[in-house]
Amino acid sequence: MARRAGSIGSETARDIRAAALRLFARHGYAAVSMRQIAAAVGIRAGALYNHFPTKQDILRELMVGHMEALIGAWERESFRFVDPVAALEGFVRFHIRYHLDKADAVFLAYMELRSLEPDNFRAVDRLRQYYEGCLRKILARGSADGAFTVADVPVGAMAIIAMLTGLNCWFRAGGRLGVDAIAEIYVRMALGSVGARLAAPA
Amino acid sequence: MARRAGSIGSETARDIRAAALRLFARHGYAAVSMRQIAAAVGIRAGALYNHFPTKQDILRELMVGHMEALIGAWERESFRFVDPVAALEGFVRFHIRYHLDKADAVFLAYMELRSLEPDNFRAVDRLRQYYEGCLRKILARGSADGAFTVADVPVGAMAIIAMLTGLNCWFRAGGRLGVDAIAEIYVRMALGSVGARLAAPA
Amino acid sequence: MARRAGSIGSETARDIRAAALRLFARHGYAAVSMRQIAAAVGIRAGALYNHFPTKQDILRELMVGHMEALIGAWERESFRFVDPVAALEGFVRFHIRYHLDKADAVFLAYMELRSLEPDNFRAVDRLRQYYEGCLRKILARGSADGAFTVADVPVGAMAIIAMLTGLNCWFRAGGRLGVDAIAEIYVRMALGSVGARLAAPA
Amino acid sequence: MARRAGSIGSETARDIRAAALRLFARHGYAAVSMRQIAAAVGIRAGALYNHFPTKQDILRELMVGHMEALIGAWERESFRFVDPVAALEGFVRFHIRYHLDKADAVFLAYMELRSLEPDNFRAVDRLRQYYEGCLRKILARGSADGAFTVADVPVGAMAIIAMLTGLNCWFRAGGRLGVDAIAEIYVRMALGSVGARLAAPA
DNA sequence: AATGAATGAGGGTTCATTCAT
DNA sequence: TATGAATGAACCCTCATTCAT
Repeated sequence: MARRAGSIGSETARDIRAAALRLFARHGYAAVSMRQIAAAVGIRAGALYNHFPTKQDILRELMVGHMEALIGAWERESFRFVDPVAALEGFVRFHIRYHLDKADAVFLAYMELRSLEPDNFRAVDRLRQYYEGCLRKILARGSADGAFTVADVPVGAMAIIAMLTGLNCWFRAGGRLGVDAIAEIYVRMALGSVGARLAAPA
Repeated sequence: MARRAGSIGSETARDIRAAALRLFARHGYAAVSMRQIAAAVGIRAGALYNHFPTKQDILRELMVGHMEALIGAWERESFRFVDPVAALEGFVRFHIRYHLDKADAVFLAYMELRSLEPDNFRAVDRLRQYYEGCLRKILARGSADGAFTVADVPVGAMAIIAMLTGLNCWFRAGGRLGVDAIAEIYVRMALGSVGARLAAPA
Repeated sequence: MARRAGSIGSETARDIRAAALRLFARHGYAAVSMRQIAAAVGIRAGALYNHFPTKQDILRELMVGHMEALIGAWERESFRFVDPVAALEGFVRFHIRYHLDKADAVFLAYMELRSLEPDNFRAVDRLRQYYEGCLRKILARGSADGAFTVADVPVGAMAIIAMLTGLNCWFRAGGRLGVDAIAEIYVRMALGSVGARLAAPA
Repeated sequence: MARRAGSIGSETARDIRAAALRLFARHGYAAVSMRQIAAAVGIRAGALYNHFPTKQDILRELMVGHMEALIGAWERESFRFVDPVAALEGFVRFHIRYHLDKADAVFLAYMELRSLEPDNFRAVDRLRQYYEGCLRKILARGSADGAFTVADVPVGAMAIIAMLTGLNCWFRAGGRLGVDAIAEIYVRMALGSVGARLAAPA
């Protein structure tokens, strides 16, 4: 009936985020109830509202948080790549690694855009476009210096991102191929799709 | 209070399918109520049950119907392609054209697998795998005769299908590029991704 | 689980109105739950929504309906009174009789104005002002022809209406005095309060 | 997280009383939450329970406190009136002045009797009857010495009190008439209602 | 084949209250 | 004395579904 000994708000909030992420990714935002989230955390539904004002706010926080983390992570990596071919290779490996690592968040970010209320949608969409812009910049640079043959940079970027992200739909850890092997395959396919190929290791 | 003048059962069922498809695709299965579907058709919720035993049955029928139609359509086309390169090109053009044509059904088929009850999921999944098998066969043939350089046929097939299907997420008729122009771009990218390229038109 | 044999919508709606009126009047709008109303009618809470879109709509309908009925009833009576003294006497008797007859609706109309959402409040308030206007007209006429001594017609009308309506707070049928006896007392007090008195019966 | 700098228990309790009074009067007891009260005071809901054991206790304290203060104030005035006409005039002026001064408490005392639990109701009701008895005594005295013509003293007392208290429903400071002007009107009406009139000022 | 009235479960959210801190 | 995290009950309302009509 009251605070349980040892309960700490920030930890509960973290647990709620984690439980909601997992459940939303598996069953979809609309199909998950606040009671289910609470049960996964080990509290009652009402207590969720000490940490998040509404269910929609949980979703927003998860999606915005994911996109910001994704962009931040890429920006910490991208500075290393000058050569467009290396940059595309780096982007593919980064994207696959990150997306398999945070499979639930990625899945959510692609599947539940429609569950966001207009304002939240705009915020997330802006971030998503920014991330896609990172790939477009690489393609544009490679296109300009002749490394890539890209008929259309925006279309090419969407095609490659879709190809990579599709991984999340079927990849399961412990399957026939490991992450590295799969990343290798995708690097070759992505480079091939823009008319380039991996530089032979020196 | 009874049958509406001029109503014919099969027409109502068709209207229900169409309305449900549209609504499920836009808002998600879980987020659409039987009342919404009924309202879109112009009847009351109770009348839906004269045509479909449950909401889940509407979903199943839509998804199975879509996959069967998709496979049927491809099989009517595929016999024409002997050469793997031509076959891949044909597959890409077919998939894009079909998917943009039936955008809602495609979207549903990819998004709502998780909303299917186990039996229905298995039925739809079997069909989906069959369709993916069609592309795998092309890649395998091209790989065998040296036309393609594919590190892993199943992975390659998934990558290409994801790339193509991703189109549905962002393509809007009337945009900067038409369907044919986009298909052209994707043909080149898909071929490139497996180390091939369009044969110069004779 | 479905419609019960013999259930008729209009009858259920009437029962809901009656039950809600009784409960709102006794416990207050905010303190009455939809489940309580449903239980009083003998149905489940969800079924209420086949008849009224929201709880607020029940309240609005009760209050608007009451005010319209009240005004309608007075207008069917008032034409009979030419003489202001007789009109005031008629008004007092009418108001008391009507208010004791429909004690719950009257109580609601005076107590739950604050529970109405803005639009609904305006609608009810307009009707209430119209009714008060009926008494103001009587006072004004009597004031003009010297029958009454009224320092301020609007204030006088409010004072008399409050006096009469206050009856509802304490009058209980079967008490020491019957309705007619009480009406007689109030007629004298109301007339006295505007400096008039009952004409001696001829 | 603990006592706020400079906070003094009795001040907080007073603030709570004031905030609850205001909110209860405006929205009704049932429609006001402990969180709203706490927010109005600038503390959290839990802290209210350091000052009042339950929400009901706040209401009881407000209502009992108001009735006791009202009775105390009248008793400090009433001794001055020997003559019944002057006493009734004094009562009217006192009641109006006091009620407009403490409009929220008065409103609460008349509106929320039904929100009191049985024991608390009895306590408040006893006080209310005592206060009404003060007016009854005046009417009885005036009736006995021929100053008033009252058909029924208890009914007359209720009628006059309702008339006066009704003021609270519509009077707004700053309106067309000031408190004194209105009190003047009500004095005349109240005296008239019992067949008396203001003595001409000597 | 359609309606309209019902159910029982459950939705998101708020409530008064408790209690470790 | 105040906070913030929790409870369990209840809130209004919507759900898929049923069935008399």
